[in-house]
Amino acid sequence: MPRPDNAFEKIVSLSKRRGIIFQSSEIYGGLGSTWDYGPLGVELKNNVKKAWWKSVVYQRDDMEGLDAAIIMNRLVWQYSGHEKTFVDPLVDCKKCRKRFRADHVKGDKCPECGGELTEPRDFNGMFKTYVGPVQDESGLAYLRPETAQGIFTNFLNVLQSMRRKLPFGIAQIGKAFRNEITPGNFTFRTREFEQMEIEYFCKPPQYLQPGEKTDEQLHQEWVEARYNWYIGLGMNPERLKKRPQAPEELAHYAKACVDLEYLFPGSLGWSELEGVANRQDYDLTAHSNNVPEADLVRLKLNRNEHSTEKMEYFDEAYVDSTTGKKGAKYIPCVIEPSAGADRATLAFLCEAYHEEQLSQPSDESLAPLKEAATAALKSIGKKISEAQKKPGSDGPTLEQLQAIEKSLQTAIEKLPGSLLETDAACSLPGADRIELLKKVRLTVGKLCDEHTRAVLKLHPELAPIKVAVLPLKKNEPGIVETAKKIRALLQPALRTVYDDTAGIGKLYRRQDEIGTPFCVTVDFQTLQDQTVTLRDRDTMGQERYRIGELAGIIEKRMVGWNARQG
RNA sequence: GCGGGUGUAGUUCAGUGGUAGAACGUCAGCUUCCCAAGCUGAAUAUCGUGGGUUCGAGCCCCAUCACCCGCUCCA
Repeated sequence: MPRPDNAFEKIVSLSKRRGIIFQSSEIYGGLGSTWDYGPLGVELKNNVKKAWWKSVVYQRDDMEGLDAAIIMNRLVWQYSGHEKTFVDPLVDCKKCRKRFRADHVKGDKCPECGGELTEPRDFNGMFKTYVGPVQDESGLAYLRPETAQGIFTNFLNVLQSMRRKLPFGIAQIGKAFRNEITPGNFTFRTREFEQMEIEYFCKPPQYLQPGEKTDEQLHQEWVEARYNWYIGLGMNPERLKKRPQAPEELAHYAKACVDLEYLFPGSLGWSELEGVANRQDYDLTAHSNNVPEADLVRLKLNRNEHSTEKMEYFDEAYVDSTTGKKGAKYIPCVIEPSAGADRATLAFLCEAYHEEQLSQPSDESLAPLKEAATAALKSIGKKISEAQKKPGSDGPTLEQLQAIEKSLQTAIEKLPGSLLETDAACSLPGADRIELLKKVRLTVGKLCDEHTRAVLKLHPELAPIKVAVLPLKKNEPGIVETAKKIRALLQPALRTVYDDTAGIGKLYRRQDEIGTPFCVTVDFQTLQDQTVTLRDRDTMGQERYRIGELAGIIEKRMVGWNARQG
């Protein structure tokens, strides 16, 4: 039972219970679609961001980092196009589905087809604020709706200060803010979110020299690199796909875009984690002065009246194939791999969530469960025949009833090894409206407490805590003292905790639930020969090592993690 | 934005107008040499919030907020 159907709910409550994610402003009733990362959540998300930065900045020689301001000159958003499409109230025609600015429409009929219009509403509005003490139009500013523009506006700064040649890229992690219409699905869509964005600058096709990669090749390489990043951190390839956008989905300036989608549990299903877009020279041109008319027309841009710069690159290597003339000046093209840090964190959390049955209940403790299940199945059978006679009446649909009946029946037959399947059958859609099933759920829930574990099989690089040092007995001073020493010994290199507030079994379960990959247990033998056991989270297997070699062994296992998953 | 559902302890849930409960979790002590054992004790809820009906409201009514599901919309 790697991932139950109701995994999403379970992850939400686990997150709360274990300090991963809390609802924001909870004591005041919360605020729609805003969430806080708790002590373990911040470690997890930081690890996701660190892994990304390492992969796209440190492990390549063609990338630089950046951290631009959230509040920027308003003109940035005017020329990026966001002010026009993000801020003004818009109305939609219900008939021809065209969209207009509310202040451009006279009356309440569609100017094109005369159809009925919706009420004016803010689409994806940017958050407004005022810079300076006086709240008037002159101080109006926006919280950035994307981090990308901070990269574009710094293109020349980075180019010059870091002495870069095309192709190269700039990476940035930071908060962005959007007044979405329909937030929801836990941390998947929120008004305040964190992006991990790259703008990768490359030569327009007409300036390529023999042997150089085209924008299309580079785009493809980025899609692969980003896909492999997720897989390398433990994502199942069956739940991650590359989805090229259809031509009609693309923004008018985009040449291509491939979404990386993850199969979330529950109703969220296949949803976007990241988009890798080929944006051509649109963005840098938009922020440039003195752009030739032909380019403005080609990109459907207005002339930039405010920028002091032209976002140009001088290409020394260029040789004109007909004239032999060397050198060229042009505005580079852009490949944009744009990922969500919160979405990635949520996806890794979903991917990691597992439930396992570790032991089997006795026949007598199963008896009440079987009894309750028999009664429930009888009741479901009755409801099914009622639903067949009288379709469309209240309660679960016929399909839901049949699905529940089938799952419950097969689960019961496979007992005692199928506690989790039985539990899952009781949480299928519609199940909460079958009275007798509640008793089954209660009974099986109790058995699950005793015989199953929840475990986050996070990649060790992402795990909030890498090692837990546990004393086998807490009332043996020698053991406790040694365990505390080991924690201090490992902590400098690996996030390590000490815990002695329960029996060893419960201590292991706690660490399983938060995804700690390694547990070091100090026992009586330790006092004799300075060896401890090292427990593996996923296999629950244990091996004995000398204290001095622990750090090296754990390091080696972390590095070898990917091979082992293979 | 529209429709439906839910909101009671940290979590999952019971409680159909008359003294707020259970299980798990948490904490303290005892016990225990390896996978949620046991024993003893403890803390934890102005029943999402605000108003109303009533002698009396967790329960009925209204409003509001949040979350979930389904549409709609969106990068």
